[in-house]
Amino acid sequence: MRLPIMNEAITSCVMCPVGRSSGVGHGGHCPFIDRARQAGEFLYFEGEPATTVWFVKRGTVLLSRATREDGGGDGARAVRRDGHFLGLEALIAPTYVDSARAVTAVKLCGAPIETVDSWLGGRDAPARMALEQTCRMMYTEAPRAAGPDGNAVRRVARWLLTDGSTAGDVPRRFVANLLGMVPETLSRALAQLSKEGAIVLTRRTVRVRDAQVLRTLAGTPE
Amino acid sequence: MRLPIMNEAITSCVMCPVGRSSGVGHGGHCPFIDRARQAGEFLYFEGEPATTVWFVKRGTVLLSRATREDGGGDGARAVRRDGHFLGLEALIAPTYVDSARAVTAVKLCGAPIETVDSWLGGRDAPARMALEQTCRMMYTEAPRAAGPDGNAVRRVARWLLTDGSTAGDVPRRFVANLLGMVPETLSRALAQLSKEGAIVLTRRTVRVRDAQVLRTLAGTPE
DNA sequence: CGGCAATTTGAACATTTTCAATACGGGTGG
DNA sequence: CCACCCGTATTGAAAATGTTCAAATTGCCG
Repeated sequence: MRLPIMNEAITSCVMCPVGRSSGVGHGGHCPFIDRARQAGEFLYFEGEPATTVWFVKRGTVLLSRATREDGGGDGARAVRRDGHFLGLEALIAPTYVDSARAVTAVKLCGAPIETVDSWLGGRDAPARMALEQTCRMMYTEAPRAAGPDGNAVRRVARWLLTDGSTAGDVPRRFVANLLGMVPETLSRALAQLSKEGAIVLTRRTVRVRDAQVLRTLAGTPE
Repeated sequence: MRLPIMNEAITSCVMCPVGRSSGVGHGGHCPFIDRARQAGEFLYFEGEPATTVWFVKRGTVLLSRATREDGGGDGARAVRRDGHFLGLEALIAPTYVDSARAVTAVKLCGAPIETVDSWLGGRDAPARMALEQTCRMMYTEAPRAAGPDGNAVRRVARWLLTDGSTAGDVPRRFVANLLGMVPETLSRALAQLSKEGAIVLTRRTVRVRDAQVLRTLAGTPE
């Protein structure tokens, strides 16, 4: 069952969800400003102050996150297309979480976070709260298996660093699945991490002993 | 940089985002009803009519999606914890997209979709619209590499089925990354799919020729 | 004190990655 | 308009890594 992203192409603000919810066509004014980007251009970079929120009207944008300290890794993370928002992390974080690059010519509209903030209405409104919680969830989520993320040991180390607190709750076999490996492989990876002194292991618990070692093995910044 | 999910444990409705945005403590009433689940219990199943939206106050819930037709594959997809919403797809789809199972004892609160609908306020309000677009995005997204999703050919076939329209836009090397493989492997997988007659391949485009063959190779329902 | 289910371990087997070399396709400059 | 260049995609063969399958271990629960 494939959910339609958008019923039809967005050609005018009256057809655009953003425009419509701003009341365009009924005397309202949409605070988002049309922009265009060529294929290859960046909209924003990971780590940069999150100043503007974007809405994609037409085109394809690629989100990526540096996977290595040197910025070498080009971890593509997701594709955003017609009808998607970009940079919503501006609502809940000071900086962009990933870099956004147009991979086709793109038509979008954008607005400064302050504008978006008031456009969205009171912080306490249920819809606003749900939106923020959802963003928080999306951007907090352990970076998925993006790219051949190195070997199993590295993936497990990375996961323990970001999502370690659930390590005790979630049965091994599910954790393995989340990490894209079979339970046997997870088991061996944990054994390895234990041997290196990064964690303390019992059959049903994992405790981080030395986060620094873990970070080294994960090969990530932070 | 790790974003905090929640500042403190949720012990009363006054401290709960859902409660606060319902005006609890200021004369308001929260429509969400407290529930508890034991470890192992399911909250809902994939494919079932999406009737209620949940909010996790305390505990860990695992989202999974059947990966094979026979429901055999137990593809864990994500972990939801304190402060997360569950079943938000009810806003935009008739059925749940994945199954939710408590992996610890869980405290949550839930409300029927009709209630949530009016609680969230007008469908045309910006925040509501943004929330829905975001949900749409999340649930439309190509099912990430969850579990050892079979071999490269299967992963690529599956991706072409769900996200195929971007196949032409996004440079191969990024697609490879999104699928958790190196470009060389993607190249070989595409060559294979082409040999099987499922797709037509040029150096920079991919066109689906026979979706049925593709589905067979992907080994999924739909 | 058994019995069960999940996890761990071992060894053979598949698949993917790596590394290096080659083929394309598009853009550039003549 | 055509030849040349450059970066991306493809192909091949060896090496590394993960999976599979079977067996042993462990901890929990009755």
